Amino acid sequence: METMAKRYWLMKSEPDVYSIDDLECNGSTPWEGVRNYQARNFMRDEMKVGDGVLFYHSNTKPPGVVGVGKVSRAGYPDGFAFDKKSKYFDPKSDPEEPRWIMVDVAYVSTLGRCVSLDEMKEVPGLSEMLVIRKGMRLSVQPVQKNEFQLVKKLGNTKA
DNA sequence: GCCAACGTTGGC
DNA sequence: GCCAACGTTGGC
Repeated sequence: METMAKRYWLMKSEPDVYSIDDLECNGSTPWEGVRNYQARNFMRDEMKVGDGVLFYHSNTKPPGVVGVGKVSRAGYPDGFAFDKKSKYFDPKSDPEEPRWIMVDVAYVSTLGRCVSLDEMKEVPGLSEMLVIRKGMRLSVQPVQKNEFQLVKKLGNTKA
């Protein structure tokens, strides 16, 4: 059986809601609450166990990549969509045919420093990254292997 | 806290 | 199937 090449992703989280420190503390977490179809499709169809994840803090100063994770469980139904008490409850998601999907993400490392959005915009090797595009608000997005490695390297090198 | 850029919803 | 209204995201 042919093994699928490892892929790389960037996943956004508001640190007030769930930070890289929370992930370190928990070891891994279900990535619940994604309610965007494009992001859902990535989690459902393309993310595999072992894929690399850039953990991005949004809605903070400065926004940027702060750590590394990996996919520890491939797509499965987001049960929070069925929980009336959850903020992620979606009455339109039928348990027989779940509308929303999540993956589990495990902690790998915290970068020595935040690689900010501003910095990513300036580094030539990262000019194709989706996250730096104006108006891009997808919370789960693919990144290239070289981008993943470069961000990681920058985050562990002095500014 | 503002608001531009998006995505979704629902009336028609 | 159009599109106005509405809700959300997320940088600033």
